Amino acid sequence: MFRIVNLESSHSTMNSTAPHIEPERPTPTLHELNEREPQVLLYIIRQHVLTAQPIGSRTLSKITDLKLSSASIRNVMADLEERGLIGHPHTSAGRVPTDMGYRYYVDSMMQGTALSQDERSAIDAQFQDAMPAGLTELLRSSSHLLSRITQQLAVVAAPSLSSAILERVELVSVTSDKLMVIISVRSGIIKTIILNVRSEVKREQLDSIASLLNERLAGLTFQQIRESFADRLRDSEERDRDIIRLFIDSSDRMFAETMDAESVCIEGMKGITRQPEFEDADRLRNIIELVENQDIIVHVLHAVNRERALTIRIGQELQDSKLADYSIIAAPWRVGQLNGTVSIVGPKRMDYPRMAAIVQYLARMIST
Amino acid sequence: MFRIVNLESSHSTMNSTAPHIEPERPTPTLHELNEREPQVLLYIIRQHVLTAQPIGSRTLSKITDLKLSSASIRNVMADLEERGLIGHPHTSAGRVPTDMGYRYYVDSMMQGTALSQDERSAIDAQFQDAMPAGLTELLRSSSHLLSRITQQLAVVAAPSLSSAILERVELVSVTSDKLMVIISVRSGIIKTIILNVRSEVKREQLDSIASLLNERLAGLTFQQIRESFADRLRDSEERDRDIIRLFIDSSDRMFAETMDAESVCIEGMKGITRQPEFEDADRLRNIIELVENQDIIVHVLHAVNRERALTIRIGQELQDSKLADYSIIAAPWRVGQLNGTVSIVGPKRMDYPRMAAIVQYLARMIST
DNA sequence: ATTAGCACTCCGGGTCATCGAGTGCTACCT
DNA sequence: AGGTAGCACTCGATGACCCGGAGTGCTAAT
Repeated sequence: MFRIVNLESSHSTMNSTAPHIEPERPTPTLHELNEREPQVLLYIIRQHVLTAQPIGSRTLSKITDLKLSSASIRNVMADLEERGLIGHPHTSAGRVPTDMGYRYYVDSMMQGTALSQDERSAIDAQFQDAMPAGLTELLRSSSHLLSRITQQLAVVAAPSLSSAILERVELVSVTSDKLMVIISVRSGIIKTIILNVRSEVKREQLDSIASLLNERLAGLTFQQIRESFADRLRDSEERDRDIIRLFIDSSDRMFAETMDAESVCIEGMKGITRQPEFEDADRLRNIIELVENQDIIVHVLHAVNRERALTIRIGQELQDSKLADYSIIAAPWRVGQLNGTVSIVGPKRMDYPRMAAIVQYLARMIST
Repeated sequence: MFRIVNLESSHSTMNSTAPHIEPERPTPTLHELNEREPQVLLYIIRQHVLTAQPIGSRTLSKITDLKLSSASIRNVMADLEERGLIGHPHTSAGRVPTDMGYRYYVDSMMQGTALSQDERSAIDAQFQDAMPAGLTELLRSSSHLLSRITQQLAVVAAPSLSSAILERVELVSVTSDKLMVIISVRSGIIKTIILNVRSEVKREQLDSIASLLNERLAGLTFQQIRESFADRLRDSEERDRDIIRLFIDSSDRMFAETMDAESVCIEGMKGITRQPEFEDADRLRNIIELVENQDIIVHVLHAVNRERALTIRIGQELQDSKLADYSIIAAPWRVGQLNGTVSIVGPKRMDYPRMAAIVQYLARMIST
């Protein structure tokens, strides 16, 4: 066992069981590394996260309590580099973790971390205030909060409605040629849609259609409704014929997967640009593009979203050249039948344990 | 009279009537300048807008058809500088228009410009497609379009509802504890609000309250309603007492100035950062802040908005240090009782005539 | 009034030397 | 045999320096 000095964050243990078998494999498992290698890797990552700079053997030997000379550390480093866990930007620079290095760290060395009391209570406080408002408000303020405490880009995806369950439909005629459809979902979300009608529909007729819709559709998921909308209303009364037609034509819009407003909300550009990696104008432009052109992130989140658990994707793993320098941490939340994702996007050099804990905790809080 | 060669945009005349009176004034009027000064100023501005670089006397004497040597031009330049219309970044650099220079140009030398046929039809085309959707959609797509064709930041402010006229109110109970208020405004906008109630309200009761509200409030402006809401409902029936109370408490929210969603929509960061002034990382950070922290721009727009006409504000005139390097061009639009603003924000070095024409034209198109 | 000429200023880019941090290797120590 | 000291080497960052070009301001000549 060892302790860490000169590195303030001390939450994290290491499982370093060692007998090393089969030395040649692209992705080394823990067992292929000797006892010292993971330790050095860990120090490199920690220090690099802190300083944003390549770490040399000398500084490492001074900073750690491994009681090793810089020369020995250089040897270990050479091994780590051979395994692809670290690299150097140029010949005479210090070492920097590679994507694989971070991946190894996240998989094998990062134990769950408790949030500091401060952070926990900061989040709790926010939730006290924001609670009264609706879900969408809650999500918006969550992303605000998240970006502020992590200093990363916070991305909160609006709930997907595919497995939402319809509670009730109401129809209201708002003007002579506009009809409002109010769709309420089983855990409190309300969605409204305007339909254009040819001529004003009488209230009695609306009521009868509404009760017909409720009778046939209530309790079904949006997906089911979309698939069988026309079938379920086939035998409607003659006099409502053309209105029913209108509903059938608009059903995809009414029961679409996503909410009407923007389906995602990205915040925190200001904060993230304070990080040292964004001294460079090109990186800034890069971020600007990511934020303005939300599709890139949305697309990735969609892929990540399938695993219904805390997920970390690092650099190239994101499969997108524009995101190659970033990592994302995403966690799912679920309120009733609704589920969405809360996540952060930031430079690969991030404090994974802390960030993961924050994202996770926030996701749990939303799910209440 | 003179013609311009070597400068492609040729739309613009100049009124150069000359007898100069009272030479000492902070803001020189046209008459204080001799015949040649405005010409040179014009060339400097044109060329600077084109190249983004300081303009020297030599290049100017070659480019223009003024038939003047560089030395003569230097003399004119010295005069212009004395008047505060141009300046140099450092001793041996060319000249750059100052805020006052641009102002003078905009006020006295810039004649209204016709849009090129291409641009006009590009805008028209967009409007053909976007029309069917609602007003908010229209605004959103307008800002998209505007940012694309101007390559500046496009800012479209949502309509202010202060002079909106209430058409009708509808009340619907969506769940047992939630009540939806649907407020429709005289020219097609619909706003919805959710109120939390203690226990479900019966439909008959809702209907009677709704008709009471309509009776008392329809036809009034939002402002009037806000001011006298409580008064107008003072003598309501006893059994509705607590619900009316709820309405009175929520009236400010229901009849607020702004729409519920974001009250402004800023787009085009990607485009504007292509401009040469944004090579610099600090300028990029500046833009990021402006976009993320919308208040700055909103605040300025609010001030500009009061003049109900095309308005151009340049640099310091915007009275905000964060905007000191930018100009904004704003034009009001009006649909029925609703009015809002469409505008662009960009570096002071912009093609004012063209930009003004585009903004103006777009505002007119929206007002239909 | 215009212009040619000239001295001067300043920026930007290139070269060069230097410094410091870091590596990789070898030889040496225990 | 693992650890370490030492050393040569590499590379980037920094700063000094120079030089050319673009531009100005002034003066004197046209």
